[in-house]
Amino acid sequence: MFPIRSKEEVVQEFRIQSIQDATMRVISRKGMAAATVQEIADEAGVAKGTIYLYFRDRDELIEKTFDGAMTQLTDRIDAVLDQDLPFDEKIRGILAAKLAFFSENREFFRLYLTLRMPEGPAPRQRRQKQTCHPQYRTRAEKLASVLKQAMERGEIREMDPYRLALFIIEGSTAVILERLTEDSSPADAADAEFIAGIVLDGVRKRS
Amino acid sequence: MFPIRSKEEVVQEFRIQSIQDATMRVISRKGMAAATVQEIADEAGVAKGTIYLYFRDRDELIEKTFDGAMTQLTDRIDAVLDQDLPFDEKIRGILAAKLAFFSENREFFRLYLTLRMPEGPAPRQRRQKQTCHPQYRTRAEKLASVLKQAMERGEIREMDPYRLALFIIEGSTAVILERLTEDSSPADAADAEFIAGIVLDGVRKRS
DNA sequence: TGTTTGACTGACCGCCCGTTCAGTAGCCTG
DNA sequence: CAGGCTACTGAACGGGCGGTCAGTCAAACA
Repeated sequence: MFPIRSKEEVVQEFRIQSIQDATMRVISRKGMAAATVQEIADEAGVAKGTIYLYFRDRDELIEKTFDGAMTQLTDRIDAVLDQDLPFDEKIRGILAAKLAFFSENREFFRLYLTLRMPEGPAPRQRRQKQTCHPQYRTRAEKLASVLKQAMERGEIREMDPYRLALFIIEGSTAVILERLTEDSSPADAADAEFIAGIVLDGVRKRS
Repeated sequence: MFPIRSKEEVVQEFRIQSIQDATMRVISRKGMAAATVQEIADEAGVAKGTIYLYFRDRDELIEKTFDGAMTQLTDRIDAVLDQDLPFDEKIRGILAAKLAFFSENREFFRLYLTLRMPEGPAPRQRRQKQTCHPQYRTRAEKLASVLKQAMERGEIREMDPYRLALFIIEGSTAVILERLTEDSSPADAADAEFIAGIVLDGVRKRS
């Protein structure tokens, strides 16, 4: 079979990937605001100008980098949702997928913390949306719909599913943050079970 | 009784308060990064230079503003913790206090979202702490200790109390964010009950 | 081997924003 | 009312960073 991509395209894709990887490393180290284009270029081993051959400006670089990683996360979670599992297992699966993803992509976590929410890259644009990043919101809505179905089936109590989804997502993000900053042991199934336990059964002692 | 503060001190305190209030309003409107000293000065109705009579630099202005509001929040929560209440009521009380506080101090919420966490104002300083803001951490630890006591008394299941505390705090923050951005109705006891319900009893149907 | 091409470079530009400080105006004091 | 003192002002400064573009050079080509 013919190679689908020409040599040039492969090289180009490699460049783009290196630059995006460098972007994540620098942001992970310095934080979003302190990450300069110069330092990203150095980290990627290219000149500053090169970055502007592949990205319109700093904003586009960061947005594309973020979207790329977010899509991977979304795909993994969707893979769980597409399976035909009982409600409990879906929740466990989603949590496990998220934990595993951030465990493997620590560099991305900082960027995720900064961009999922309103505050975000507002400075440059006119009017920022009051809402969060599209992919974040979509994810919350998907989780909300799983919760809603469970409510309709009578498996869980009736309550606002979207708020419950946000509660679960942000609560688990906090646990991941703690996990990632405290030590280097990978977040494993035990953490997913910890969070699932709180949500599914609460903390009250079974009597 | 003599006035404890001289007239000058009162005037000075008033200035400081106006500037800090303006700071919160501007950050609430534009976000941390886009909030310039000039705009804060305009909002407060003083010249840019005046701000530097009361604060060393922009960092100190923001830090003092943040700390002031954080202390109020901390005090309210401590007031709940100091009461001799059953575990359930303490949790409910803490959540209600937090909800009420942010409902009354919407302007502060953006600042809170930005500064409680690592990312924070790192750019300027050499090595930022890997941990969160001191008052945030203290609050998490206090909640953790309440949870720990409840575990020791056998009221709730055994698990890592600090992580559970973080889960509750961030989960509830997410719900508050949703509440504050979606409409203008004040977050009331129903929201506190919503969150308390998830934590205390989980979402599973009682059977 | 001479020529062309375009990916890559990095010095430079201009803007923005935090910070400064000489100047001003209002107020107390004698 | 003169003189000085202090709180306040805002134009100007300087540093930093995103973005540009004239120049370089290695590879492809003839």
